[in-house]
Amino acid sequence: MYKYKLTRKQQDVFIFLLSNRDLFDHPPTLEELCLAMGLKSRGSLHKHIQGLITAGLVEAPNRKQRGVRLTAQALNEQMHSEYTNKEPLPFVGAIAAGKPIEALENISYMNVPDQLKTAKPCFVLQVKGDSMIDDGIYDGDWVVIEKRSTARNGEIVVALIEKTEATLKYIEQHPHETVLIPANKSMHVMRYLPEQVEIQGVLVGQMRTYVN
Amino acid sequence: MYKYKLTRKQQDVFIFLLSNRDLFDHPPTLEELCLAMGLKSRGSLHKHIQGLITAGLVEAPNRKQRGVRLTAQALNEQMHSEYTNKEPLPFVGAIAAGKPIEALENISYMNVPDQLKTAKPCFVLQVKGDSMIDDGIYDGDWVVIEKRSTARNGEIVVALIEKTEATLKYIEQHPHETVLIPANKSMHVMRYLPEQVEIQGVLVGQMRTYVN
DNA sequence: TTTTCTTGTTCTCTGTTTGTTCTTGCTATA
DNA sequence: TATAGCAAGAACAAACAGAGAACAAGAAAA
Repeated sequence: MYKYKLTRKQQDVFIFLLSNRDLFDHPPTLEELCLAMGLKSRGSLHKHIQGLITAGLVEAPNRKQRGVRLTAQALNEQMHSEYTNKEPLPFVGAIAAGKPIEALENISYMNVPDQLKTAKPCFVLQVKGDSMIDDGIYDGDWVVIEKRSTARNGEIVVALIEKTEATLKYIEQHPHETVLIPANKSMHVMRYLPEQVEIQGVLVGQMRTYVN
Repeated sequence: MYKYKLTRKQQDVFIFLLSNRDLFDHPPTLEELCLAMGLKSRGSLHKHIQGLITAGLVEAPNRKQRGVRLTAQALNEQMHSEYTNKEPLPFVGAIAAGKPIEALENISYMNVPDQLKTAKPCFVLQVKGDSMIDDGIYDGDWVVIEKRSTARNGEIVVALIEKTEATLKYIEQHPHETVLIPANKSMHVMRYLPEQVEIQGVLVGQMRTYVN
């Protein structure tokens, strides 16, 4: 947190923005921020925001965008500093092996960077096959999966089909149908009854090595 | 730690700064440090801080009122001593920004799994642009780069062109020509004289987050 | 449309904080 | 004795922080 040469007040504002991000439904205006931080002058706050902009932590409002919004970089740092979760994730094996994932043995562990995981329990799989190749997920890549049993439409999930085959696909859930969509032009969309598909987790990260 | 000729008191101050880093929510001012260390004069402390600055352990606050900050180097050595095994890699910023990579500041660190790095020094960059999209390296991905100045033909390198623009491409080196090849059908191969292209490192890993 | 309001921006003014420099004096060690 | 390290305090210029006024460009309302 000390790596930016921010003023003390600039740091205060920045931390306030980070920690009270969900307090506002829209990016807060200077006025709202003043109120929330106990300032009386927009002009004063404006100077601090300018400092954050030059530090690359706040997006510059180019006359159109209203409100103070944090940069992607700033949010990235947030994850980095907030979660010093240094515990390695379990590497549970390969996917698309025609087996439920839990059945695998010899679990090893992988030291996954915070940026690629979430606060909830995660695990690592190695991808077999090309079902997501058009999305830049290749055979042999590792994927970080957040363990959960539900997903929103459009998310990439690890789905267990008929309790036998595990696969990595986009999911679309409708009342009477669950559709699994590969990211591969040469592969077909697969349609199932909802009870045939069990969600084991949602994709949150991907890794690849170029060594060897 | 012993390669700098610090006086006894300078060491005290340095160790205090390292171990009580979480004690302050801002970088401490001289006044605050005096209070925390039981001194009564800023002037006295100032001399010790000056010693730490010339030793490269504290950032020079040239007249700015932004508190006493340890340098990245100091923090880095701290990490070295704590975790001799898994040291995080420096995240030095984004590539394809039209700047040599060394010029970037605000270095943070990323906890990269061993599988994505080599035994030699590595660093992390964030990819900007689509020059490697056909190889599954997308805009916003992180790449792990092994720091070296030579490469074999066919490797993916971080190349600095004309000392101004850094880019991620396949490289082919011939006696009188160096060719940089993007993995993007809509982009062109670029041909240079060997002396125009400087290799900064070789791709050894890639990571992507699907969170947000 | 026209009018009013909101929001970001710039400016001046004021007071406080902070890094820096100097001087003085004390203590320990070679 | 000479030298270096350390502490204390005074004094100063620059940086910082806040308030408020005024203005312009969009947004919202009439």
